[in-house]
Amino acid sequence: MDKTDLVRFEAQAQIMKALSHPTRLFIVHELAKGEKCVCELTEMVGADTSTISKHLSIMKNAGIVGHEKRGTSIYYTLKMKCVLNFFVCVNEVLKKNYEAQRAFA
Amino acid sequence: MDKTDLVRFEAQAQIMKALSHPTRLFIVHELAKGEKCVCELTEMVGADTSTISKHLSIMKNAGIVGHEKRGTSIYYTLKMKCVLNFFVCVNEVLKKNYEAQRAFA
DNA sequence: ATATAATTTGGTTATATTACCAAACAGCCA
DNA sequence: TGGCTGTTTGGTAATATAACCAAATTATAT
Repeated sequence: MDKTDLVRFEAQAQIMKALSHPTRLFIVHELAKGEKCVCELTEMVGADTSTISKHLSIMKNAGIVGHEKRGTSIYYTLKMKCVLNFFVCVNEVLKKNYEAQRAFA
Repeated sequence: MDKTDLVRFEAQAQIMKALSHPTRLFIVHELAKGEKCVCELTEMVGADTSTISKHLSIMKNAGIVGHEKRGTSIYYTLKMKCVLNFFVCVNEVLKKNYEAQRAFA
């Protein structure tokens, strides 16, 4: 594996990693419906505000979400819309895995 | 976030996580070109055989790759073809991130 | 200017991931 | 059978993630 490829794969992995947590996936799904502030997401998830803030920070750094300040709150939006197509792909795999497991039960 | 959703997001996250490592992304890219045995991938990556074997095991359990024994080797293949479309999506984000960063330099 | 609400940052602890080495295992073939 | 090749498993140490609490920061609005 050459150096250039490694750098690219590391960059890709960082984005994938930013999408590899249940809470972050939930947030992505919610933002797909429309913008939300940290306080709304905190309420929905039921975790500490700082925890949610850190999750958002990870996704912001990865370029997955964007944020805009309005009034006293910061509203987050989904920038990486194409990720939604991928969930279809992931769900297909989950379905196949389920069926494969079922065949042995 | 309700219980059912949590279970689904956890399952999705596990698949994403299986795709969140540079070496595993490299392997996926190689398998996209055609099947490869563990020994070939080990050679290409330049890591310990056991390391590669574990990476493959993670992706096999996630349903991303499949394997077939032939002769003395085990050949791995890419089952989750739709992941390739997602790489296009990820690369778009990387490009945007790069441009955004460049605008400040 | 200050009080207030919203968000981020720092600290700590628990858990997960990853790499390598060494050893076990499997199965093909002389 | 017995040796070889290829692969997986177990152990260990280093690093990375993630959760919560507490404290700092920001800026809105009185």
